[in-house]
Amino acid sequence: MTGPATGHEADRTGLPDVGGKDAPQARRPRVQKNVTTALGLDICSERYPVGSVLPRESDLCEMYGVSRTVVRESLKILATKGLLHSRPRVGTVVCDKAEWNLLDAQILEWMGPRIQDLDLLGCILETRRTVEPVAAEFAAERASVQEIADLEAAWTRMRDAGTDTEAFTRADVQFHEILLKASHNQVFRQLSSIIHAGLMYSLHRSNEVIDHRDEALAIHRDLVEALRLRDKAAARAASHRMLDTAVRDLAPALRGRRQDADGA
Amino acid sequence: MTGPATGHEADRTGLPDVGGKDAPQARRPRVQKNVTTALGLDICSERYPVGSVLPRESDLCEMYGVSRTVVRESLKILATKGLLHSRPRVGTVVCDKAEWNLLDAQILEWMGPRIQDLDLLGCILETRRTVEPVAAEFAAERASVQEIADLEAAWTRMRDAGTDTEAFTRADVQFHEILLKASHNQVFRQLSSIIHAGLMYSLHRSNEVIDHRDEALAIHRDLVEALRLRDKAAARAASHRMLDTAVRDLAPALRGRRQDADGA
DNA sequence: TCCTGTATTCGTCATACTATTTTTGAATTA
DNA sequence: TAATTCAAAAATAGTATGACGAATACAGGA
Repeated sequence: MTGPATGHEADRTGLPDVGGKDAPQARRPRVQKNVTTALGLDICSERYPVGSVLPRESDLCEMYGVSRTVVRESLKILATKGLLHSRPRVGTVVCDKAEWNLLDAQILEWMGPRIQDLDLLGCILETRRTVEPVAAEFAAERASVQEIADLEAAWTRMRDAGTDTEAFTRADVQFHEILLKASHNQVFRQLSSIIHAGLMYSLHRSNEVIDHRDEALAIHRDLVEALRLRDKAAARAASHRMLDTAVRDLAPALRGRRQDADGA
Repeated sequence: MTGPATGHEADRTGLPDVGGKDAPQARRPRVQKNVTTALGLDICSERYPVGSVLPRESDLCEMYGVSRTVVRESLKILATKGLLHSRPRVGTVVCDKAEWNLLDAQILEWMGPRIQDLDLLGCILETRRTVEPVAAEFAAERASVQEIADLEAAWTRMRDAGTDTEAFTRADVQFHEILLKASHNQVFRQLSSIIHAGLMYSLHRSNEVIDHRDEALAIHRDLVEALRLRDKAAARAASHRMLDTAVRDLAPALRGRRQDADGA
């Protein structure tokens, strides 16, 4: 009531956005989300390395200028994603990366370019080569007309992107996500997030070369055509060709994939 | 345990008052976890169908006899898993199943036998047929000696299970999880949970037939041998044979997989 | 060496207040 | 009168605060 905007001078520092400035309606939208994101970024960027202990909850409250409720719920979210593990007296520790939910879209976003660590880019490419041709085959016999239309729409957006590499890549990623959905296999669809992340960091570069774009356009069109004709073999073949170009374009980025065959 | 006890009036532990009987060491272990599990079960069992709104938080507090803190953090966990979505004034609604994180071990556990709905069993089998042979191939060239030893240990447990179908199935599932891990592909490893769930509900039946068990034992041994020899082709072949028997055994259970080609 | 007590930290509870959004209903207009 | 607009109200999740309980690592004594 009567908006006493003056109170709460609690300096909510640490958050990436707006500063103190007691501007007009300094509405604070989703404090929760901001804290979760800040902590998630700090963990994924190894600012809090694996095995390390986070500041205790009351300290985090001070650091971010929020209540313990918010901090705890944020920690709960991150724990659910496999990043953290809290225990009384010992504190909140960062889990081993093997427990991270790598298929979580937010984690992948927080990792950003670090996705190249951990062999993730290579793993994702292997996964695509394993799954996508099969998904294309399934889509050939199961895709709805609506889904095929959506695929074509994505293709059109690719074609019309012109010199906008960003837009081209976005449409390209959407194409692959629709394809996975059109496979009508729920497990495949769960892979959308990680393939999305992998594509975003690999397509962007290869799509900068105009020749590659034309080639990609042609192959994508072939795939849509194969789906329309319900031609499983052709769909699979088109997907294979697509991935061959991906392997070729990513070869330099994957230089020296490490073979950590030995136990740590 | 597995107490169905889906009753909402469940006898929560230790009400604030009337604490009359201080039971043995039953204390109250993990109130949080209990509430989360109860809500998760109620959602996965469609007691709260997709699109329905849950009771408001204060009501849930009464129903489970816990504080709002616990209820909220439980809801937060379930929301992170994609089951729920909360908004002020409107309440907490159950998300569409397409948003559920099907690779989450807990969700799969909560679904229990309902895993047969939604075509999940079929999807999992398709995923196995797509991924496992490739994983076996990768494992042939990347598995550590320790991992191969672990695989053999699992195989030994299968062999020595005798008439204990439960133990045999458990070892069988472990075998496949180790195999995925040995592929040294982090994305493949994330599929462990769902393959685990799929196997638990399919192997158990097929392993009841003694002939199938002997056959399975032989094929699993062949796979281990192939890994030891670093023979990719043989590993892939063994995996394929394994899955062929799985398809054969599951055929009756998958009767009439529905082809929902149309958009719902 | 083993045991016990203590300090620290997360886990839970309780209450109050804020923010957001749906709903309602009155005022306005065609 | 009927439809429209807009502002006030009601309801619910979101946040803040403070207190206490429970679990456990650690230190000190037997």
